[in-house]
Amino acid sequence: MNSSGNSTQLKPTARRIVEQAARLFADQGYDLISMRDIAKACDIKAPSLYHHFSDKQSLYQAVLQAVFAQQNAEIAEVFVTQMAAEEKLHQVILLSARKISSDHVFRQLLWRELLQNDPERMQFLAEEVMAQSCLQLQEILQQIQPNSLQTDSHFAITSVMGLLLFHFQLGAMRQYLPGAQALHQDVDYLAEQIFHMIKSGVVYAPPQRINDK
Amino acid sequence: MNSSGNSTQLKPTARRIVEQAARLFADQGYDLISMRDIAKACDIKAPSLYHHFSDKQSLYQAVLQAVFAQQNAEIAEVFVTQMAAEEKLHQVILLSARKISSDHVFRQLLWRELLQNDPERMQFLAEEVMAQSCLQLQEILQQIQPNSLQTDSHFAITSVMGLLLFHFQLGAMRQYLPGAQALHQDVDYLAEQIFHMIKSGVVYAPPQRINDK
DNA sequence: GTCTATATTAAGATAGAC
DNA sequence: GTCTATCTTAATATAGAC
Repeated sequence: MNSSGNSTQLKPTARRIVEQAARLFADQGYDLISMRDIAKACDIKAPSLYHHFSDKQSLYQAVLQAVFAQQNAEIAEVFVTQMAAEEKLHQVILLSARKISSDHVFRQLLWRELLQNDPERMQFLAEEVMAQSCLQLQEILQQIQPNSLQTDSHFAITSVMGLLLFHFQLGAMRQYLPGAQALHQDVDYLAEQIFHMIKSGVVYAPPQRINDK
Repeated sequence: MNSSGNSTQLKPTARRIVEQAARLFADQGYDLISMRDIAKACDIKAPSLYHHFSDKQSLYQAVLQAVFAQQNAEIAEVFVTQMAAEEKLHQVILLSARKISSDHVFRQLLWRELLQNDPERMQFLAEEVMAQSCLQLQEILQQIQPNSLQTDSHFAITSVMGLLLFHFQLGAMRQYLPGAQALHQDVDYLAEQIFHMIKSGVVYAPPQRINDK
């Protein structure tokens, strides 16, 4: 449930520092959080942090590593089962929705990274964090769609990411948008809706028609 | 094309300050931009800013007002035409895609606001910025879908927002994700794909089935 | 309206004792 | 490994001259 999971190969104190820092950075951002804030959350003084991390940037890097590492593990289980492809897609979206809606730290830090759009970190996120799930998702999608249609699987995959991330980042804005109801607070309902949209988008995709402005 | 449009009822100097501040805040964020940075961009000294705005927060508020005010105007034109509903949806998504992909300032500030998730500002964004387009979009969607199916229009609207925003915020990450091709850099192609996904999601939506975990 | 000079605060980081 | 004390820098903001 919590993202700052097994920060393996980190000493216990460093691990605690990273956990606290992750929470604070996710909530308020890199710039608003001072080394003193992090130290206070760990019940130590600021200079002690520098025994474990050379500077604030290094600590932030360690946070990203810890939070984003092995995100694939939980969801990967779905792929090895013997469900039909469509049901696999259903389960992957449901599990991802629960994960991303409950893991505030993961979601905020990802959103922040997309804001920064730093090329190196984007590459890290894409290849180390997302790639595995994406490739397996791609396989499922290609099983679902009839060969004749050949939809754009890159677009489908990124749309899954976008819908999952956006719907659970919408937060307080949702209630003020037209048609909002109580059921839109329900994670499983939103997952269901996302599943249907992706599925129909993949299954009923018309032949490509790029030039029809 | 640029977001910091008619900051009407602002004196010329204040208007220039807001424009420069908008660009800087969008790029680097509130905390990383100092009053000195803004002043330098305006070719004045920092204390002069305080003649126009009482403090940094007030200036930021003015920026949000200026950037987010009257976003609806451009897109609203589509709604009054005599196209078929489906073609209206197509055009709205295409124009919105072009707008949101080209207006870096608008997109970054919106992304930043969703990160902060401040209730008051979320209400402002939803009701003053988004509501008009959303209501008209809702009308189009209800014309498209067969009455018998009755899909969730709130979900459909927020999905349009999410897909538009996410696909153009993905930036440098996209190229590192599976299946990326050159055509995924093309705004009109992405708009086309988004249109198909929303349309099929609305048209082919199955009867609601909320309890089928 | 804009400037120079400055007050105030708080940040990142280091030195060196324990 | 953690601490106290401190250095250095840079931020917001104000006072008051022009």
